[in-house]
Amino acid sequence: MPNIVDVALKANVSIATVSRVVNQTSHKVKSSTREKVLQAIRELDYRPNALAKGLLMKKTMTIGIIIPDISNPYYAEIVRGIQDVADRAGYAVMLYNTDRKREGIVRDIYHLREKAADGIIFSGGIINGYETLSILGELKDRVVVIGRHAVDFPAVLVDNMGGAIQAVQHLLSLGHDEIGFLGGPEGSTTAVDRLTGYRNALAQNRLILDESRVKQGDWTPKSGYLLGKELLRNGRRLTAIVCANDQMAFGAMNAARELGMKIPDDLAVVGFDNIPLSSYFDPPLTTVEIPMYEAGAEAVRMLI
Amino acid sequence: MPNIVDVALKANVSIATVSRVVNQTSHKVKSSTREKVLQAIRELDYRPNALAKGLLMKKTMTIGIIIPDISNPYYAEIVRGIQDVADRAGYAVMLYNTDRKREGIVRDIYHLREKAADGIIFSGGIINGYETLSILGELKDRVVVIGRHAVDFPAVLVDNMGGAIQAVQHLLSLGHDEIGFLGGPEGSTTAVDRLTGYRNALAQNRLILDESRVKQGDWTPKSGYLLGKELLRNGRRLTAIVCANDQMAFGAMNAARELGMKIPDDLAVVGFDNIPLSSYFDPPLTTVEIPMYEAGAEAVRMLI
DNA sequence: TCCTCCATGGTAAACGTTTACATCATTCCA
DNA sequence: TGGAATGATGTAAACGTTTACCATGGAGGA
Repeated sequence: MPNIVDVALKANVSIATVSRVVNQTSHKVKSSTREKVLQAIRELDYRPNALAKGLLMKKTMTIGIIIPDISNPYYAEIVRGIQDVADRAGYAVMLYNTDRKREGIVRDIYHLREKAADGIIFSGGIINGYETLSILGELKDRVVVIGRHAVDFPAVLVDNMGGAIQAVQHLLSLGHDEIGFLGGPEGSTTAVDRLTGYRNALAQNRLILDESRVKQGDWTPKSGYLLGKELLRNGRRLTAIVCANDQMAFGAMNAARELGMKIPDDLAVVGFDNIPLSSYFDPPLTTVEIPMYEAGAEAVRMLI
Repeated sequence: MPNIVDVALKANVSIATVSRVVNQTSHKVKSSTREKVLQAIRELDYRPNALAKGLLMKKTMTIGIIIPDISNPYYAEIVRGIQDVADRAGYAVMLYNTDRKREGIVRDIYHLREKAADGIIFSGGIINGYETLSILGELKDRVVVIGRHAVDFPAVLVDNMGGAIQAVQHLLSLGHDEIGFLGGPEGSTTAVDRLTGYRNALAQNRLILDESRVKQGDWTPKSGYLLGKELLRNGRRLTAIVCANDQMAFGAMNAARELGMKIPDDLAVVGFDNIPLSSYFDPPLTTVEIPMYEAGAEAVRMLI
């Protein structure tokens, strides 16, 4: 791999001059020598080493993304949004999956610090732990979180509560008044906010909240299926379920079908997130759209 | 951010000694001084700078992934497989989306070279262009491709042809003999292989191949929907369709429903890839499983 | 009492950049 | 014609590591 010295030798100039033409600094370079240098660069197919540059400039043009799981379409969408904006701004992106494990999160943050990432975008999982906080605190103004977290980093917020209220209102307007809720795991602020929205919507409409109609899943279709069965089986005549994400909604729909219910005639299901394939289900899933792509994009803009 | 000099000062040793305890080299360090150093490291929360290390050692513990689109579940699955193995081996992962554009691919490869990535995993899109090849050629033994490409890099292959044959055989065994094919875009070797499998299976069973039953989509559900309509509308009485990926299968299923056909009674649909949600469709999509997670994992193993 | 050898730890070069400062030639004006 | 100002280029330090090589001091043998 040729380096700046090779170019300088070939063009008969100093490395400073090479650097100047590569970076088009304000410093003047005579156009004839500029040509010599460019020619040498072309012949050698020279590219500046980003490590050396990053070391010196303390800027690596790299941002890290820490998410629970890229194979979850919800996060894939966020990542795509991040990438598109980052790419256009010349930033590279390092990806980390945590599976929501704290050790993993801490390890990834350290890793990113070693690699001198210019910024970190964090979404999903919980970052309240003391250790996590103290590390992240040190990187204060280089971190953006997506979603509400119990810490005061710059954040891109999404209206989870409003979305849930909207979902319930929609069902009420269709005449449903026996509405169950299939929520997300404990500790997730997203789950909390969506549940709160559900509760508030019921309260606003002076409906009693029956706790046996609320179940706590873990975002997976499987949990949607299992808890869907529980909800539908235990004597209650639910006519509708709000699910805290689309995947659980798909599971719940399967459960309903297995119990012989027709959708949407016997049971209405509303999901959350509008992940890419949801409109291709039969019937198309009614879902609260959360603009994750945009959230990712916005997070990068905040960082830069 | 503390550096090795800060640690050395605090522990009253030289930077060489600090380096030695950090890296546990064969060089002996008295255990009392080792303790002093470790103490200093703890107090300062020191982490070695990976840029400096990478620059010197010519090894960055980083691999790059170049794929068309992370929000496509097929690639998300690959990436997850890559990450899990890479993580365990201490490698970080840089992600690039190309949207199958050649300029993008070239740019990304250069980017990765500048950043001194130790390896590149490439999947999807076309890398036959002269420019692409010459760049990649230089990185020869640091590249692994997933899927068949018209170049001789180390590759992780998947049996696309066999899968398609299997799909057709399955339909034949159910009594279908009017089977359409909804393929992928030109230039994709994956698409070519799957189509070849379809053709071969028909030939093996002495069935004539009617070219009007073969359409070329672009992997998206939307193309599946549009071409599905074409296939089903033009007078032919197809009883089954093999789709070259699951997303197009979902589109085709929607098209069939819109035309009043029941699935699977009036039309059988077989997909390809078994992406995560396919089993939650109604009815569950019959699909050829392609182990993308494993392919990603294997690619990393080959690289290391 | 030396000399040798080993255990331990330090010195400095190298990795590939950017840029402040120095150098040198040329031009321009008094 | 001399000096300053300007334009073009070069020199060297710095970024934070690893490691080959050297220095030191004490133990042990002759």
